[in-house]
Amino acid sequence: MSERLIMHIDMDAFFAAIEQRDDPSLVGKPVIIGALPGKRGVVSTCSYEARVFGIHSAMPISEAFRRCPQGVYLKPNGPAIREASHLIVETLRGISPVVEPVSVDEAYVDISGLERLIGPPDVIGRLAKQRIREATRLSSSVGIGPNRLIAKLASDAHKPDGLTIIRADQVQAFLYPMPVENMRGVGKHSAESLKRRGIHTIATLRTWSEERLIAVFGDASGRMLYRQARGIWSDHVGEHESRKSISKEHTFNEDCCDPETLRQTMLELAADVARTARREGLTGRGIRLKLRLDGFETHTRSTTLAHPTNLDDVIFKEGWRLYSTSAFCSRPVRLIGIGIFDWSAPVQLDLFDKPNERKIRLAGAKDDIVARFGKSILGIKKAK
DNA sequence: TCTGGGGTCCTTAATCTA
DNA sequence: TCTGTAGATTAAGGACCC
Repeated sequence: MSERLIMHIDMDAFFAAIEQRDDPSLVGKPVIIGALPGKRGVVSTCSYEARVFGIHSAMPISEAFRRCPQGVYLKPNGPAIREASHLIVETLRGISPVVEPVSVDEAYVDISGLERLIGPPDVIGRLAKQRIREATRLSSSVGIGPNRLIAKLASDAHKPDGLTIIRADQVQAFLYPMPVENMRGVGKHSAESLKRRGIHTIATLRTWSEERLIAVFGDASGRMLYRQARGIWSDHVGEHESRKSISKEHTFNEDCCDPETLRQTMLELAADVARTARREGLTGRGIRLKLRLDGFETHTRSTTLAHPTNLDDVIFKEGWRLYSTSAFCSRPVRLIGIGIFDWSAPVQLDLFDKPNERKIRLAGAKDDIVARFGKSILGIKKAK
């Protein structure tokens, strides 16, 4: 079998680059996309001119403004972003039929076997970059490797406008000097935990056995670290998995103590969740409330309904019940959010009126069924 | 410095059930 | 019918990603 080749495309400073493209007066200026100064929020992305000031994504907007008051601060331009994103995916589909968008500005493409049709990986990579530039007037960074992990790290290696190709026999040399925080699933918390144990680079991580990593970091994380240190990762590119939840949340500009404002906000959020769910033809049994209080203290409360729903008032009522029966309902609220999840059908139950003789099978909550059939049944068992 | 919004996945503990 | 137990399910919290 021929070598697997996965290409990862990552757009350069995507939201900011769109603004600079559409308004030439912004070219060469620090452009910061995210919340507006004076409001609560963070930087979503920023132009390379803004990065000179030490600004980066996820930085509080107040801090960004302190560092660069002369910057141009804008909210993301949703329609322009979606349009460019669509063009990028269509362009990539013109190169390979196997394209997996992972976000608005990133995609994986399986280019295995295209070498005979198009040329070696560097020719394929340059072609992708060139066609994306022609379609969108935007620059991208491309990485090509034997699997998704290596392709993604390769696209990160030379930004902006980079093209990096890592062949299977170059993977070790590519990975070894990297800091542990470059790995998937290793954020601030895990990186600190690894460093406390003397693991700063992937080369050191590689010296740990799988058993030892599992013992320290748990089953899933331990296995993942072990595999990543060896450059082992999925090379499957396919359709994006269907979504598992729908949620909406709102952060108040000042912590909210007014129950009526909270109620009204939750009503609007619930309506928004319900609208999205109906549009996508989804109904959920799980309702989850999210609260963020003063001091950034975050709590969730969830419940399972007897029947799946996508109705505004059902979502709101359950959300409000979770809130008003929680221990937090008298505290100032920074953020409130509500969501639905669990698209599974109600549990199937068998009803018996004689021992071992099934009378009827139906779907629903056990309590509802007992209430409906009462004493006329002998027992209920979960359907096999 | 003071931290959005919309998601996914993992871990742990409590509870339910076969 | 009672009881102990293993496995499944539910709920909550947290890390992480884009």
